[in-house]
Amino acid sequence: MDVRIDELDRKILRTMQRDAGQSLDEIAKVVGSSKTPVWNRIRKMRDAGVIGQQTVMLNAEALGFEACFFVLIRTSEHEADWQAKFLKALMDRPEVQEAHRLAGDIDYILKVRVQNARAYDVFYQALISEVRVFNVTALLSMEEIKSTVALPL
Amino acid sequence: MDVRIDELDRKILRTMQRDAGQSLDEIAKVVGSSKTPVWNRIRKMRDAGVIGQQTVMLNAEALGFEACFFVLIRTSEHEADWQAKFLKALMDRPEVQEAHRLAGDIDYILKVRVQNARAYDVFYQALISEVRVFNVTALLSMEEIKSTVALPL
DNA sequence: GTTGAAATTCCATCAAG
DNA sequence: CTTGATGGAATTTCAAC
Repeated sequence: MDVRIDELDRKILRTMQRDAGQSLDEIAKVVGSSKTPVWNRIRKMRDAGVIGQQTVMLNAEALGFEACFFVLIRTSEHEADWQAKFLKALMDRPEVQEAHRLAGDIDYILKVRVQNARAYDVFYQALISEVRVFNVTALLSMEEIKSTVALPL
Repeated sequence: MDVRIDELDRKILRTMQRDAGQSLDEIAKVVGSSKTPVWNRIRKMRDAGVIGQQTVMLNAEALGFEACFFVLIRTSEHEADWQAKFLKALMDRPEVQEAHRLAGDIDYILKVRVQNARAYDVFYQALISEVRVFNVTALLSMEEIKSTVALPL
């Protein structure tokens, strides 16, 4: 899983991040190389797990997901089985797009994407009925200013 | 930009979210239809902006991006030109992967992906020297529990 | 909506310089 | 590394049902 990534690799990744639908020929042209080495590098990085899933960015609002919450969670319980249960609850819920364990006094942050505020409440009630949490603060997004998965390579 | 999305469209989107690299034939088989109608629907949704950019998920840690911060920002300035300047600063910085304007006492939340804590500090110093902000809290991610762009269709 | 066929392009590989 | 060639797929379009 440990690979050397050189400047050409980085160029390839940058290009693929921008548009993964391009043909090999196009990618090769953009990065200033040719098909064969580019293809070999892509395969190597795929095998090494550097390049993962290929996906499409969907327009959340056009599809009826008009509400996005960032949820700050404090808990007093830090035992292993509580954590396992909590993690499972997060993994099982598709409306949780991101979940991070934090350093500091806030223990977790979630990004939750739902149709509306009501749907968030349903999610919230279900979550706190499943696992004990000490304190929950929900931040409601009014406007998505920027959203990208691209790394600043 | 306003399109009717039926159950078949949703199935197509779900399939493409999971793996955008599949062939049309495969997608058609998975959703229980055939090539032509699936292709027509994909094109329609692309034109309507429902389907956006096609991209790849990269392994951030393997590429040296080991630090991820959620940044909570309070500001006292709400004039139009301050906001324009602030937005531009966010758009111009590739380490800002997400930026949302919030309801409530916290005005903005950012997700910032950088190589390490030092790189975050460079970002932070640059940002506050460009625009005035009243209060900034940085939450450091210790562990990315979940990360997906898939909508729960 | 479906199936099937067409031209074109692309993928993935391999040989050769 | 490069170019060039290849067989097999996939894309995109179209006609016909």
